[in-house]
Amino acid sequence: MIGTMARKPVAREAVLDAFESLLIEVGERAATLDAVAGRAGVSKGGLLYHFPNKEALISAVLHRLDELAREDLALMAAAPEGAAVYFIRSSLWSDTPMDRAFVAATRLAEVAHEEARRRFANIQQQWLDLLAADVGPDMAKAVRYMGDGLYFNAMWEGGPAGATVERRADVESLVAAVERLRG
Amino acid sequence: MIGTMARKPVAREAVLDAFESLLIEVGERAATLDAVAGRAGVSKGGLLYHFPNKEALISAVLHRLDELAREDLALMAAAPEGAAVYFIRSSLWSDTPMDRAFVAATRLAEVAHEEARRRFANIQQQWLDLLAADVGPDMAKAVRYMGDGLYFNAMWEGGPAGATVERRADVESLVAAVERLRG
DNA sequence: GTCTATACGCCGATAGAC
DNA sequence: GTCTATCGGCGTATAGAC
Repeated sequence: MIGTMARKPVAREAVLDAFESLLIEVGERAATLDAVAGRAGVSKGGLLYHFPNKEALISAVLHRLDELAREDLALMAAAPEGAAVYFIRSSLWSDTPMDRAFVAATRLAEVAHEEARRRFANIQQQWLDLLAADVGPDMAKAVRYMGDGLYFNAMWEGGPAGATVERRADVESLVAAVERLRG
Repeated sequence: MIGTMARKPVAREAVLDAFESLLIEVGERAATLDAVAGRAGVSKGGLLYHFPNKEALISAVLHRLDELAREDLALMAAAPEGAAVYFIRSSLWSDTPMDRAFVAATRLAEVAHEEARRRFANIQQQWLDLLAADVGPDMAKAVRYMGDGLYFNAMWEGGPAGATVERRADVESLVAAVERLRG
């Protein structure tokens, strides 16, 4: 029967997107229920119908991250250029759904949210495993730390818009470094 | 005349240390004036005598960082093992005064505190300059990102106590990678 | 499903006693 | 220099109308 499948309410998705955007742009502290409701175009009461409290909102963001990370890990494992080069290139913040979910979760980890930190460590471990299969366990660490450094630095420049040209050149420097380490 | 030089009040220093510790341990949001006063063993009113508002507290932390960073940059420039190796080794969070000031400032940068981000970018640029003089401008980026990645990851494990043994091994992996990049 | 109104606590900051 | 008392504002959450 057409139309009987559970469609997610639009408002709910809008709220979640708004929360994600605000986490990215202004951090967890300023991503208040008021601000989220305002950006999503609903009232605070409306927001709290879909997400009974702020924790529920956070859980939804982390759940979204898990799904996107699973897809991304599959792509990384199958990348023809190798996991290491794929990883470095994807560490350039390009505003994909995965990037957005990742950075949003980072904001939560920053304020010592335990569950966010757990999910994070989990994903990073899986990255490391794929890198180790590509360049060996020792150099895998070097590659992962390079990617992490790239990512975290980009986050502080106000998003993908900030210093894109310079950072793109940095990525090529890192790819070159990876090639040298591999050889 | 002995005793006429301005000695910093002990309480003031205790408050500043407490603020720094709480920033490191629980992040900016939970480092409230109440929490800081409690940890420092003074009342909120007592705290606000030394620092008229929270911004003053933040400024003091950033000022402390600048002084310690200046000293550290001098050591890095003169390091016999070379700036790159010195940099990687010092990126292991070892709870020095410099490390503490740095991580505390990071917490402020995380919540989009503009002045904190400026100081940060400034210090990182100086690191990069020293690295470039050691290993060339291109590889300097790779080294700096490795150090950054190491640092940021360590920050999420609740401080220098977390996973120290494993991380120490990581540092040696990175140093090995640097040596290969240099050669 | 979405709104308004409101309760309640916590945070930053002021006033003023000691 | 350090304290207590207190205020205004904001953030989360609840109650209940529509």
